[in-house]
Amino acid sequence: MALDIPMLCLGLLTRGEASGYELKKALQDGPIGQFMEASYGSIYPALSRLTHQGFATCRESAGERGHTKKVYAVTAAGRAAFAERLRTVPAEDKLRLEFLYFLMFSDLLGADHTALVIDHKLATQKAKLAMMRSVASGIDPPGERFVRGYAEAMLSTSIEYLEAHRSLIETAPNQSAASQTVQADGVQAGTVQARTVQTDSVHPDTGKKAALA
Amino acid sequence: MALDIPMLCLGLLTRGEASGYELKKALQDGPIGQFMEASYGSIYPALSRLTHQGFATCRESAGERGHTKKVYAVTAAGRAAFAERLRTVPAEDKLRLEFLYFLMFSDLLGADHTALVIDHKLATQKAKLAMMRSVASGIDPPGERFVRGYAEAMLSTSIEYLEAHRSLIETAPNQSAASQTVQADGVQAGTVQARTVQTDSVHPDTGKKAALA
DNA sequence: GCCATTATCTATCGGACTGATATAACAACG
DNA sequence: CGTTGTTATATCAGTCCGATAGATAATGGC
Repeated sequence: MALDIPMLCLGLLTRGEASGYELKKALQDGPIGQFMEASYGSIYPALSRLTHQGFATCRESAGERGHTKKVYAVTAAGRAAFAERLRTVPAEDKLRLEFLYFLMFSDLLGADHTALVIDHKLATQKAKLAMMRSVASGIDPPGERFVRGYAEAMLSTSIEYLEAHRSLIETAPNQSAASQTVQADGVQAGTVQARTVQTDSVHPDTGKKAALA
Repeated sequence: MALDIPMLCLGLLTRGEASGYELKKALQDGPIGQFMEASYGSIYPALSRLTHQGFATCRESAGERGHTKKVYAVTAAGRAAFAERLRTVPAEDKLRLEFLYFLMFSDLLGADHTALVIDHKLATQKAKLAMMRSVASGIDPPGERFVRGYAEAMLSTSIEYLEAHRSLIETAPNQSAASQTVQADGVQAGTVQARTVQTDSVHPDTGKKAALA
């Protein structure tokens, strides 16, 4: 794997020491979480592995609420290892946008539920956008400013698109999803049978595999 | 899980019968693959599970090259189960954009490698955009047209942003990444120590947890 | 004053999923 | 006539997620 969870943590530690809990919170609530994630179940083992490898050191410290926490800091070897990994080509984007898959089937969803799905997506994306803007500061490195700008551009485009085109899949007149489904099986049984999932229609034009990435 | 691989396959089968290999190819090369993925290691078990559950039927057929393939088709129960799942709220977007993480550390990357990373990203995204446009057809359902439009808007924005702002992280004058790294550890040891990964700076302003999503 | 909720903090584990690999048959290329 | 590429199914080690557990203490409601 090009950049696994240990390396992700190592990079974050480069910006300053932190505990496992703090790393998770930074990913969950901060801008980086918009495009990188990790669970406790991988962060804690990663930190202990990094320590055993000599890429990080661990120090006990008093937590904010009378609790002891383990604060990790990157070592010289850790910085070198991270820089080494950065010298490779990043892996392909990996995304899983369930709401888009849902909207693909807007005809099965019904106008009501389609609207609900879009409303929900708009609400969370507007919240994310607000968060992104609230943490803006003039003092952070150019790389972070660039990345934040990218994320804001993507969020803005998403919101604009959803608001501008939602009517295309909400206005369609349709019966309840349930009755339509039952009926559909009978009707389509003969009609759709001939059609296959379009694997073929992809590469005749572009030449095989041109699309991949 | 809201929409696991079996349900993903079931939805695809709704559009027409297919073999495991064809489903994989459709995801790999087609527009849906832009936001949903699945490996052979999950597709084949999924199809056999769906069949045992009565959500799909399996039929042997002559493959294009004298090979026998197993063609799966959705049943009435399968359609109902899929429609049922669609009636829930889709899970949050899950994305892993390694190239953004790399660019966050453009100061460690060096201008050359930063440029290489951006060039690579631009090339694959332009290829994807071209693919998206090549498969456009007037006859597909509104949901699919909507989703394709969304994907095109996002890709266009990404390409435009990268081209418009890449100079911000490519022009910075810097020594080789290696020498900077070694040096950095010595220099920053005392300076950065005080600073923590910004978990705190997130919610003082917005109120806690406003950002999540 | 008391109890439910929430936040901080570390840790583990079942199960899902990926990525790589094995196998096999045939086409096309040079 | 070997090598590479495509079609096709299948398995498996290892990674990672999501849920859960357990402990402490501040907050807030009533």
